[in-house]
Amino acid sequence: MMKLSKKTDYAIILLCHLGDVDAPVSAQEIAGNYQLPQPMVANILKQLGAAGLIQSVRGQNGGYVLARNAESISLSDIISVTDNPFNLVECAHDEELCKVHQCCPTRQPLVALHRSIQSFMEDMTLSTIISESYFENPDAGRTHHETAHLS
Amino acid sequence: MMKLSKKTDYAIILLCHLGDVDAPVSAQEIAGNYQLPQPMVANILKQLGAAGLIQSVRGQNGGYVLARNAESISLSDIISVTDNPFNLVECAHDEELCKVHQCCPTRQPLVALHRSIQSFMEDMTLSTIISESYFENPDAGRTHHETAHLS
DNA sequence: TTGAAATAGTACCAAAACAGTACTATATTA
DNA sequence: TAATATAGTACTGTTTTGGTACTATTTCAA
Repeated sequence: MMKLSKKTDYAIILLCHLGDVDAPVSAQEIAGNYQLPQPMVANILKQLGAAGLIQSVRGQNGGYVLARNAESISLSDIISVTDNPFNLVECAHDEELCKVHQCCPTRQPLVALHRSIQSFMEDMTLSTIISESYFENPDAGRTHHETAHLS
Repeated sequence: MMKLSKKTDYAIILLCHLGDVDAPVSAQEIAGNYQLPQPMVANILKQLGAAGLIQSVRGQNGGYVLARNAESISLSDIISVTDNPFNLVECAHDEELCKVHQCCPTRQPLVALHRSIQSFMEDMTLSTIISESYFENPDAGRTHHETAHLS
């Protein structure tokens, strides 16, 4: 429970990479670079493209680039694409869903937790993630990365 | 992803109830009271008992009472029992798991998110939950509740 | 002009997690 | 001693997750 899905995990890695490069990068290139399953990477990139976070360039020498600058892409945006919008509890978004019934004892505090996480994820932008990763891992820039397999 | 499990949802409701009452309450009583599936409730109570959050009284007129006061039971404690300890990312608890590899770009910011959620859940005690639920729902104290079915 | 290398869009599948049930044993009390 | 509890654990069906595969389309370059 409350674990980040691999899809989201991978998506963050992919976007970090795109945020570091200007020319279009292909799915194969990224998959090879981070030792991630190529078909998964391709699918996630398609999804991110469909959602408008990245832009695709088709044809040979094609690939993907960020569709907007890294400051304007939040962790919340990413998770919304790869895992549906964050919803710790169902009634967090739709207050009516709860108001109709007599309210259960758990709603108030759980919605508070939900909002706290939500706002954290909105404040955490891709550019923050990238710069923090540089801080911890100044060895970036090399062509081959190993990833800590999350989730 | 990142949704509270029904088990945790129910556990919070059960504990809120026990926190409001002094005499032992049986699984059947709570299940009927909140319209929750009796076997699930029974299982969750067993688990909470085994974990030491509540104390059981066996035999006729038996049931469960809180094992410690509501101030000392945190949301984090509850989730640890019903969903294993919270772990947004695997490397959050075991730093070695990541240090061994060259660090991936996502670790630092995700661990920050993890810690933020974790500390929120540690500060949120059962007594807070109970008092907040009273605030929103002053009609408590009646014998029958409807719950907003979360998850 | 044609073949290689991309993305686009889906559909599919196996394994794990979740939600819920069931059964046997033991304890307590009226 | 029967009724009503908990204790422990095993089982099952459904959903989600992680990952693959296939067909179509676009683009570039030899």
